[in-house]
Amino acid sequence: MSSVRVRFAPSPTGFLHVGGARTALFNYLYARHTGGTFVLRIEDTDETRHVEEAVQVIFDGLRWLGLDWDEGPEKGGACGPYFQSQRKDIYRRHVQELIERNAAYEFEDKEKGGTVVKFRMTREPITVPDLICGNVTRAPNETEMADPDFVIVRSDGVPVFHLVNVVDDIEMKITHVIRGEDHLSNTPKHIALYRALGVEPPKFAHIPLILNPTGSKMSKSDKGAALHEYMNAGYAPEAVRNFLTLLGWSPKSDVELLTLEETVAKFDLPQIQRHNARFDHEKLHWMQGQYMMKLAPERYAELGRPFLAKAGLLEGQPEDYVRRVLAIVQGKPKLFSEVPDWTTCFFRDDFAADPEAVTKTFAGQPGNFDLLDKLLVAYAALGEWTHPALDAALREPAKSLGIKPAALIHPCRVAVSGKAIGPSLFRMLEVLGHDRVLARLAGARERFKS
RNA sequence: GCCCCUAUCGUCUAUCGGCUAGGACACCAGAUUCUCAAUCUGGGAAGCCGGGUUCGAUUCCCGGUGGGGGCGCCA
Repeated sequence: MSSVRVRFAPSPTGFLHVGGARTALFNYLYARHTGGTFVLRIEDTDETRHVEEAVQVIFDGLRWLGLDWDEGPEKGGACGPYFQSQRKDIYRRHVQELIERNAAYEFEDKEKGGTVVKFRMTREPITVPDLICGNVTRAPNETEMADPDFVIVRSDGVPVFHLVNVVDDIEMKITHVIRGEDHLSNTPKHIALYRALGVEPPKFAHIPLILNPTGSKMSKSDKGAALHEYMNAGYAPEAVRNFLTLLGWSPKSDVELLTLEETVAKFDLPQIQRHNARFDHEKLHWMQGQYMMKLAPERYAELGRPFLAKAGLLEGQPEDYVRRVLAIVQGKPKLFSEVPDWTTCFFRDDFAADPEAVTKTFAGQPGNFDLLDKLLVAYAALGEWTHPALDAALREPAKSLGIKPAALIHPCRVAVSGKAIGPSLFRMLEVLGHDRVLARLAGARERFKS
């Protein structure tokens, strides 16, 4: 294991932002690429902020994306605890140290009331040596110049973000701070804090922000800003991870689809873009489609099953049958949430039929029922219930009737599935099985007559 | 207002100063098919503007403009 230590330090807001998820991903990738350590720390500055459910949202999101942390909550480590709400003594100690060194002082705010602790901030420009942006020299701006010192402990005794962030990074021996560019302007404050505490600052890498399609910072209220939206909508975590990987980072080649392993091997900080990137839902959707087709069948079943269970389609269904059903529909649904719609006819005989498909196929065309009767005869006599046999057994009567196979295929599809669209008909018939198919063919006239 | 980052097709991006500017998504047109998809082929589509540096700038420098972010007893 190398000496690299990175961290993801989200605040439990009950919500994992895609931008945060990508920050976590980049940290994870850098840790894995360098053989370093990925630390998770929860920035719940005080107990009132610590909501168990909100913390769980973060864990679920990270795990869903496959970003397992090496140190942190539920994992432990030598630098714990990993909840800021449990590190008050550590902050108090460092604040005390700053006061003793005369780098900070108590201040009574007459206007707002109460006593705070303020940090003596330099008025000199500070240069941030950033691994992505280069050397960024920042002088205090107008507002800061008026009162360079900033609050590090609020009047209620709770230390603020700048302080706890720096203290924790020191205590947790973080070597590389990889975070959103929105923190770049505040970094000089952090560097000043490191200096005052007599610690060499870590390396900084500020990554570009994710913008919404309109071009401003993706905010909580934007559609698709929360990771759980993708989880609930039935995206494959692989697809979301792949998409996020390419938002602001490039493998410097033409490949679009990368496995996590390939990404880990190629990932490095210099290939990170310097400009912000818009979130392109269309491209994510395309990528999702790619994974929906290419996922290994076992993985596809693993991801699809929860959605079937939620739709109440799984009770009493043999494991093997479920797998066969999922295997033939793979590639049709674009989202796992759509899987129940595509598979209900395999699990229930009272599946809903698409009225449009029924009308188009049978309304005013009673001859199609007659064709199904012919097909029923052929299939009833079929010895081997496999898709090649089913295929051949359909083409035979079609030929003798002098019609195109399609003229039999379409009515048959609607009769057995209630839909005009679906996977290869013969594979469907094969999986549905002899009894079900014959029963549906026999019952078609009654069920679909106009 | 001040400070910081940034700038290639609509979007994500490639280009170690030599470009007929490449790829992907989306879009359009064909091909293919048992439906829907998928797939295949082809097409349109970009270097923000102005100065430098250079034999030569999309690439380097400066300025402007555009976009984003920051300046809390939020994180």
